[in-house]
Amino acid sequence: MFSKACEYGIRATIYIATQSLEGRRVGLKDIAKQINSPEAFTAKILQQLAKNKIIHSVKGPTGGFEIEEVKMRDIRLQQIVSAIDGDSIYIGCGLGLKACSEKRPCPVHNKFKTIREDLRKMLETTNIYELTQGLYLGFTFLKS
Amino acid sequence: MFSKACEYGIRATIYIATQSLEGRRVGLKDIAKQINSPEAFTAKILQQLAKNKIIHSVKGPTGGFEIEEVKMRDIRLQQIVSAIDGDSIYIGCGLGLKACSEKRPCPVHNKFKTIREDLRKMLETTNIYELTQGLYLGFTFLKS
DNA sequence: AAAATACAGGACTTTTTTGTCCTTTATAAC
DNA sequence: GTTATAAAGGACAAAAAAGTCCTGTATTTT
Repeated sequence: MFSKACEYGIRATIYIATQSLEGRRVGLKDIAKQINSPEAFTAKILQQLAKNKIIHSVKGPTGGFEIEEVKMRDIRLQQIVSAIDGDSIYIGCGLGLKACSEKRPCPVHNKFKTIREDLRKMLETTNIYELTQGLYLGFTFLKS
Repeated sequence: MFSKACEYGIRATIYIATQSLEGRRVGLKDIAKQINSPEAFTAKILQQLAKNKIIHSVKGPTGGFEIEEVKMRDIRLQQIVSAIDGDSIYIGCGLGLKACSEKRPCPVHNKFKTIREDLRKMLETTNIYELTQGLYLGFTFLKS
């Protein structure tokens, strides 16, 4: 569904958010360890997320990554996915046809329509804050 | 969503089915032209589909690919997707976690649940025959 | 100011996916 | 039986995705 980069990106963002809620800024090493991702590759993805203003990065000693609590409620899954994978997952044609549209649909267009639409809505309405809550309460997990 | 190979595979299968309904067995060249796909690569995919008994291939002059009309109504999109991409799209975790399950869910597990379930159902219930009908009537398209 | 820390960024490697080409094998037509 | 045709299959090439490594830069601490 999503690329590996995007999966790591979502996992990292959620982890950073949970830690920011506790007042902790977190470093790359900690993040990679906590979400079970390759460190150097994760660094690239965090860079991308920082450029897209999804997370905030601070250089130097005591530096690391963080997300303001106010922003957590505004940042949607869609923004992360869009920044890393683009929007073809919830916008593009199921059979990869560029010319596929409502007026000129591919054979599976209508079959995929509601699914893609539901996916788009979910990604656009889910914010990072709500995803931290289950983790905080120990109901959900980011590892393995 | 799907790999390029899978997209071509679905498109090819639908095209072959429409032609089989007209009593025409179709060759690789024709298929690749009609679905706008790279010929040699398409050959590999057709080979895979034939091995998986999704399409039937005939060698030699007047040979080509075909699907029995009876089988068209039994073959589901799921079988094509499964044969080419595996079932991780509608089975696996949205964040790529192997250990993600109902008892130990990832933070997006429940958000993705109905979407993945709807996708699975759609793929399992959609047969090839019904996908040929729009094409036959000129309501749907496989090209570009 | 110097040293240490931690992210940014560029160059590079590996693996997977996508795609090609050429030889072999089966079969239909003559 | 010979020839022509079309799929099967193996080896290879290109491109994209995944992942690493090293140097530079900002910032904090001493």
